Amino acid sequence: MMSVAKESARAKRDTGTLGKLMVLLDLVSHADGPMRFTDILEVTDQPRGTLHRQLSHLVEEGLLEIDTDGRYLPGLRLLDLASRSWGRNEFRVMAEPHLRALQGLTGETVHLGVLRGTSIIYLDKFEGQQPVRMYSQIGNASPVYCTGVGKAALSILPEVRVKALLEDISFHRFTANTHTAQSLLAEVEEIRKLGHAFDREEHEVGIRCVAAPIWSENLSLVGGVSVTGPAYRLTMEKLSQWAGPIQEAAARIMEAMRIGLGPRR
Amino acid sequence: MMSVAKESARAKRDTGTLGKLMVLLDLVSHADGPMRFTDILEVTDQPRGTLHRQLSHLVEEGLLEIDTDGRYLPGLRLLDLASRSWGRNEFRVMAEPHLRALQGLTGETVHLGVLRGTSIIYLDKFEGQQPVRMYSQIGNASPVYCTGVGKAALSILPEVRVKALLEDISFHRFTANTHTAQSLLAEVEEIRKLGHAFDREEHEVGIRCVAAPIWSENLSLVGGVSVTGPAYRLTMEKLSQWAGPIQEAAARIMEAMRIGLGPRR
DNA sequence: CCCAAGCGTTCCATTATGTGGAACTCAATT
DNA sequence: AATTGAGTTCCACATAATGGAACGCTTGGG
Repeated sequence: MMSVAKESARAKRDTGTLGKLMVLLDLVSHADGPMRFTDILEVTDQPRGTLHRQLSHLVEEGLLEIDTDGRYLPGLRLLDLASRSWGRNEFRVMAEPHLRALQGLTGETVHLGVLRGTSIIYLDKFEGQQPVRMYSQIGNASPVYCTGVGKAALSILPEVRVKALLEDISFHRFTANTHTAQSLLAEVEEIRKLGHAFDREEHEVGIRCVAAPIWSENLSLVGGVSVTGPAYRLTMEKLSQWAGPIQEAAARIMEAMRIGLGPRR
Repeated sequence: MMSVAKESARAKRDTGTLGKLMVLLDLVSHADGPMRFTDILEVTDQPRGTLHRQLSHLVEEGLLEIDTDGRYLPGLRLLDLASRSWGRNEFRVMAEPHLRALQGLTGETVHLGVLRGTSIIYLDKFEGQQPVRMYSQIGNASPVYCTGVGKAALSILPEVRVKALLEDISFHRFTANTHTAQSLLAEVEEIRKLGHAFDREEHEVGIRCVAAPIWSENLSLVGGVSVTGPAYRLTMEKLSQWAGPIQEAAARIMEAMRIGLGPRR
């Protein structure tokens, strides 16, 4: 019965029960605040009994929690699991000293990110001591098309993969400078030649950055390192001056991991 | 068939498929390094086909990843999920300024932790600028019985709950000073009177700490704040001097959350 | 060069598990 | 007291997980 006609371009394999639960976990995790049972019910459009049991199981495992008003929140068990994933991440560990050095050199915030799907996940961050602070957190996933690290990462991928990736993205216009599919493709070509990428207030007004790509030879790892800060302090000129040091830091990180030894692309 | 004779004291409710997958996730996350298929197979003692599908589903959802040698690692999706759980945690947010102040006052590392089951999960940490660094990470779960925050938390729970909790613990002797069930119960009684707890190198040789409990009136939240550092710098005398400020910080955090307004216990 | 062993993957009949409609409880409201 | 809304429990049924077996692929002897 129920023949499956629709075949999505990037057919997501079915993970059965787990897949359904992950949808809920994502929903609650990414919500702006605690969600009531009914809130979840109307979004997911499932029978009440089913939803109730699913949530109960997630709570039972500590992946979700219920506050005193009976609303659902992400659970702390996630923190425990994630801290292991983070603590042992080889890329992050190898990069750490170089990130510190870069932070010391520039005095601004340094990020390490890795490409996962159509997002950049930030693996580490070293903040400057300057009073102005930006919202940015380790573990956060940001769209690839409006971050320096994201664009740097794209510049490493072969064009076919970039185009395939763009298919899966819905472009949201965060600022007046945010890229569209066309303009992004053009800039990535540019970045490929330059060896580094700028974020000219494309994600958040008043925030600029420079980034350099980091990749393994077989492209199993693609990411980058960036220096970020407020536009009033980080003129484009200053950013350009830092492009060299950042590319050098990226090179040292790749060397430390003994990857990317071949010539560029 | 297969009648269930054994009824554990604290019967863990069955979470079906999810429960089985979480066992795997825990196993891989808490392992010392990447695990091969066969490693997992012999620990979990499941049919190969079953295990293979379970792992595939976890990988498909990004909860696990496979390295180039085909070994399993915790996945970065966990980081994304956890960062939300952390970023929005009300307790952590309310406590932050007070933790910073305490860090400034003492110059040593300040931790915020919360009781979850028989563990303390560290929600936040502010490091001193001193050169000696300790291994400790946000999100890490440590046993209640050998951390300052853990013992402080226990001192808030009614004795019956403490005893029930001890039932579920298997005491591991980390150092010569690590507590046993008996000595722990006795010290908790002491802490109840004092209002603060010490860790006298009970978890790690050379590391001491002072902690004060934080709790909500209905005990839906039980945790604490601590100041930790190397024994050579933190004499017991110095720790005692800080007990006051730490208890005051804890009081201010509770006030900020409008909890624990009633008299102690 | 061929065989065996180790490791991982796929298949499919069987069975455990999740599903969802409906009935039920408990508060808050009218 | 009746009504509505929110959450929970129940159970016949449908679906997804199970696990034994067979299948590939690589590695290393003999």
